[in-house]
Amino acid sequence: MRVRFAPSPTGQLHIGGLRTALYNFLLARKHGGTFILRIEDTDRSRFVPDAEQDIIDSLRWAGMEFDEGPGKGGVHAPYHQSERFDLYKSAAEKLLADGRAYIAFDTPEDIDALRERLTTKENPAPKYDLSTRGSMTNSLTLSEDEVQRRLDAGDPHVVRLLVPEGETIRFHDLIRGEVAFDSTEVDDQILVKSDGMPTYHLANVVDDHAMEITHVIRGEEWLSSVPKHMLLYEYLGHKPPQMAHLPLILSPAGGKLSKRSADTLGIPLNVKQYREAGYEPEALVNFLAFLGWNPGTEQEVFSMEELIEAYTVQRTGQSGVQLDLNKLDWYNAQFIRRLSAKDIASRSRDAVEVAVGPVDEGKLLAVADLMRERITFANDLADSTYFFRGPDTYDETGLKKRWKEDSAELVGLYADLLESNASFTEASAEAAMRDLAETQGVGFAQIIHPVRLAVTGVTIGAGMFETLVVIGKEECVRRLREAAEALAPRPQSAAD
RNA sequence: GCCGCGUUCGUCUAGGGGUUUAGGACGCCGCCCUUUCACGGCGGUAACACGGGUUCAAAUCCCGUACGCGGUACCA
Repeated sequence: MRVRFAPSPTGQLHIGGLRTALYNFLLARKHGGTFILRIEDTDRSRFVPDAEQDIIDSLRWAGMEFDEGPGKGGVHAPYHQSERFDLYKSAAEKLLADGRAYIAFDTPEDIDALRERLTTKENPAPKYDLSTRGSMTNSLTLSEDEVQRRLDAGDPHVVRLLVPEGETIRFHDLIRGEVAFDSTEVDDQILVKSDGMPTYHLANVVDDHAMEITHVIRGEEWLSSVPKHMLLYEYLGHKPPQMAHLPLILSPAGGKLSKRSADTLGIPLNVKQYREAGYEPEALVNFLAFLGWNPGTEQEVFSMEELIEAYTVQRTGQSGVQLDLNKLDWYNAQFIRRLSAKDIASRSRDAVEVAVGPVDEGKLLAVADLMRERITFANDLADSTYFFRGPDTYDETGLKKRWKEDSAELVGLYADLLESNASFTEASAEAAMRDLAETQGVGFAQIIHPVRLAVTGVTIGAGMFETLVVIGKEECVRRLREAAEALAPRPQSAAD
């Protein structure tokens, strides 16, 4: 089994592309096959220099190492279509020689004119096909001499596929079953552009055969092109690979997921954006795998190894799927919990240091351990700045609700108790507070909430005593006293 | 317009003639746990697009309609 991911380097890899790559990768790994990366750079006008590196980086980040491709080589190198020109040229020559393709001299303006002439309400998109080719300037309508003369003169020209009339083209799609098209509906696809480069259709068919691709898994946007490809396989004398056309990823609003719609909705589109937003690659992979596929069991969280084990093309859905970032976030939280404190620390360090400056590794590790189950992103650790420095302000709503007349005094007393607490463990810190509640004759809650506010500035967080221990005794005592001072009730007259 | 592909809770989906009072997950709501917020546990909300047919029986098969998506480029 040999499969390929064949993106065009026209921009950053988007998540739809990553999902296509993933399904190819899973299938290859599951069957001990080969996963190939092929760069389809035949459109020079849309070429983006950094795109290829972004594709490679994104695949690597996601944990999908390819077996053959740019920078890696392989038995069918090179893997850039721009370097495989001769292959397409000889394929086009064979097609021409066999009468399966023809040369057309029509300029883009000629074709525009054709469209303009024929466009009606009933036919808004006229085609260059068997109904119109006879009225155009091509080797079907020109004499042999005239064609040769123009060729010798260097007239710009393209090569078009000579699509037969009235043939039913059938093929089996692994996801959709039997699909049939009438060849009359197919246009005379340009195979070689006037700059000499092949179009996707020719290059793709030639390369899939040359690289011995056995399974083509790609987006549904290609389904309508399959008849052209089947014709090319037949005319070139090649056996077509197995086909599987994936449902498209739709925007959360239901429409198509375009750059524009993504911007409007404020959702990331490119893999790089997800990466920068702090998503874990394992989470994105798991999420993407389930966007249009499911294992048929109730297991939701899968490692790459488990996905490889469970994946089958047949269990892929057939209808478009909407992106649900809520679920992605949930997956991310799932993977964060499975990470070691060390991994969380290393993934959050930059964000934390941006927020509070240089932090001690041991401290960060302790914070990661304590907060693991309450965060969605590793970077969320940066929100709890109180682990690393005292609060600048105290949460107002919390103060209103929890800070009473006697709070400053109780917090001060608790500071004294902690200061003389030699061991300062979670247990001793808690015991001290319970003793204080008893000797002062107040409820436990009357102390713990003000203490939390005094030490962290907020009302939410991990267990109080675990938090105190992570922050450290001296610092806790200092913050408690500072809060007791700042928030002490003052006589009305002395105020202001 | 034409061609192709689709259509089960808001979303991702299971289910492919009787096993279904249509199952799971995310989200949302409630309860429990609890010093708070989470986590976790328990419970709840919520779907077979519509119309015909086939059949003893249809979410499941067939036809039609509606709607959505894709294609209809010298882009991929």
